[in-house]
Amino acid sequence: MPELPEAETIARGLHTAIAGRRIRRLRIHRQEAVEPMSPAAFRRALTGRRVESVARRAKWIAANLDDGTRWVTQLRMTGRFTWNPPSALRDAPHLSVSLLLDGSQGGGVLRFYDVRRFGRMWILDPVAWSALDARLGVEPLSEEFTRRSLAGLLDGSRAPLRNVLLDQERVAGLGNIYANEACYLARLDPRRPANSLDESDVSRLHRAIRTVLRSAVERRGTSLSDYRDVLGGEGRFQADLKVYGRSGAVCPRCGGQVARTVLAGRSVFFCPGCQR
DNA sequence: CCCCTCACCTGATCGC
DNA sequence: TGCGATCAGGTGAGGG
Repeated sequence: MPELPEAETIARGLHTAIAGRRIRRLRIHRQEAVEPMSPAAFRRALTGRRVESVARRAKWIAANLDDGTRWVTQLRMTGRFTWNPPSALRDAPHLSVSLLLDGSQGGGVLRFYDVRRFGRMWILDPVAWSALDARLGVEPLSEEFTRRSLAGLLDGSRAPLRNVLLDQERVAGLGNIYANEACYLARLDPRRPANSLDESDVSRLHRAIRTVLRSAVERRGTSLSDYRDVLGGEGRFQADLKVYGRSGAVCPRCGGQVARTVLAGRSVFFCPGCQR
């Protein structure tokens, strides 16, 4: 589910909701959500901690705690946070973890739901966090992400461009929606070997990745089915999708027909008319 | 080392 | 209506 724009929206929402608050109690309803930690150890690590801030790295959400550790969440496909959800949601199925927080502005309840149960949480000390950070590739909205650095990342690979864009150790935060949309925007066939791009191709791709991600952050993500922000709101980027999930539709650029194929077990959407 | 396949889960949808 | 097949935004283990 969540790619960079969704994770960014959630991290910002969490920051607003819980930064400065202290975790008083938590319940772990599904123990696999915190594995390999035991529920008891996980509760011990979080109880009494103050959340200093919440940030995003790639698709990971990291709450920085007052003892220097980080409470880190990977949402995977269907993980979702809610802050003080309306009562109708409170007893919804698939509740994984719930936390009671308080602060000078009063308390609140944060819940983590996860239909498919792929989501995971960890408590990382600074060393473990650095190791994770080092493993992840460049942030595509940062200054370090340049045409030159992108060229270097693509150069080493003969794999299809779309697959390489999904590799979190190269560019961190793209998922299947935005990888496909970026290829479309750059007029590049997602099946092309990554190392076949020339300078002009790389330049267009670099710009396309940034444009599509910035725009999707601005729209608060793409809500196709499960994704919601921490207050239950939907994203709006689904209205801007040009190819993802639209096989058979008319290409808005050339009037061709959007095609779907499968690479590395995952759908690829593109317009054969104008992506080369 | 590179790259693909598969497993991990539940639920929605589609064709018969 | 029911039933099986297929698909879904991610990731990492394993193997060719």
